[in-house]
Amino acid sequence: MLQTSTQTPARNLPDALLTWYDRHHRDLPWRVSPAAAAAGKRADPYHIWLSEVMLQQTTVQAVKPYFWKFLGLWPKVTDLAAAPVEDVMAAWAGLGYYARARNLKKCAEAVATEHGGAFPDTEQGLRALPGIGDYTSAAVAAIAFNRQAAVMDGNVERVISRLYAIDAPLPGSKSLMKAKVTALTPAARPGDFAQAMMDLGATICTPKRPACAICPLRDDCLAFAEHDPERFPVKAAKKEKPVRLGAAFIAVTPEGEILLRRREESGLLGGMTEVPTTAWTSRVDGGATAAHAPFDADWEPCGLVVHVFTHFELRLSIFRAKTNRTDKQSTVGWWEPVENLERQALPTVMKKAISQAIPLAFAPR
DNA sequence: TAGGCGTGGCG
DNA sequence: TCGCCAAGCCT
Repeated sequence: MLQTSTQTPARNLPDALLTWYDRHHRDLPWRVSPAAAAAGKRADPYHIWLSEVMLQQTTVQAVKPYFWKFLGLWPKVTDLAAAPVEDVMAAWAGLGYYARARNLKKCAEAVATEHGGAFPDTEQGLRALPGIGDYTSAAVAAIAFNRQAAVMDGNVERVISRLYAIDAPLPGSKSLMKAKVTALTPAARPGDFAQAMMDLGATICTPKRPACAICPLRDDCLAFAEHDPERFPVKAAKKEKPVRLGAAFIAVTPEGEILLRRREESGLLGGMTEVPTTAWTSRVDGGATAAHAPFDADWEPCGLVVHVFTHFELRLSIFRAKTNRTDKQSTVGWWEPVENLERQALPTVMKKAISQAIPLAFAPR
């Protein structure tokens, strides 16, 4: 059947999006471009999985250097499986959400020992692995294995909520949105479709001031028709962030070593390295003093460090003392030369605390 | 199911 | 300056 030139070509929404993606996709280190994919190039499941875990609640810009570092240290998933967990934590330091690193290591071990070194190639098989939830299992299945899996992350939620003008607030409306994504996901190129939805959300359908004028889905979008796309997605009201107080103690020997210790395996900053601190409490009497130090020394106050976590704000009073090594102190943790601090699994809040006491601790050498 | 769990960039 | 929030997972 012929169409006259005045008719709009028959074109469904997934096709419109994929056509846009072919032309405007982002080039990312872990990604196979649509042209290369058409020529038969396949994404490496290890690369896709590693990038997806790093990208959980984390920006592309923050992930890129870590992605390269991990591939350099551990080129194959079996290399990562064989690595000491301390090395993995140290390499992850600064990226946040450290349970991801612990689960990354566990997942690599499971792939190596239970799956012969090859990732499961189905959504269900991937979903059973540590640190892989609804999003990541669908993403790896679609992108690395071309499975028709419905991928929904924060970007997709925004695009879908606008396309259909969904008024119900997140996270309650998630199942409704997931059903919409499932209905849209094509049998052909499901991985490109997922990446296209996310690219659209990241570059066009942005939280603020979306670029509707150049959006390939504009004609299908109810939020655009209503002239207020920023109204979506509707989200439940947030709770206020409490403040917690504490003190951190930086002990320095004449040899230039500082006292470090390891945090418990689970919970906040689990398995990461820290300087000795008091408990972080919600008391507001400002009671943090040298009396709470891990041992007696000539502690001098040297300022305050404020660090904002996801669910509370921490105000750490910093104390510093010159001291000599004794056996008693060594039961607290271990003494580490300052020039080795860069190799430790120190979360950002601890780097801030140490820098407050020793301004050049993390200076380039 | 709702809360715990990091960090850095951006408007 | 500061609130928002980014390719979520686990319990």
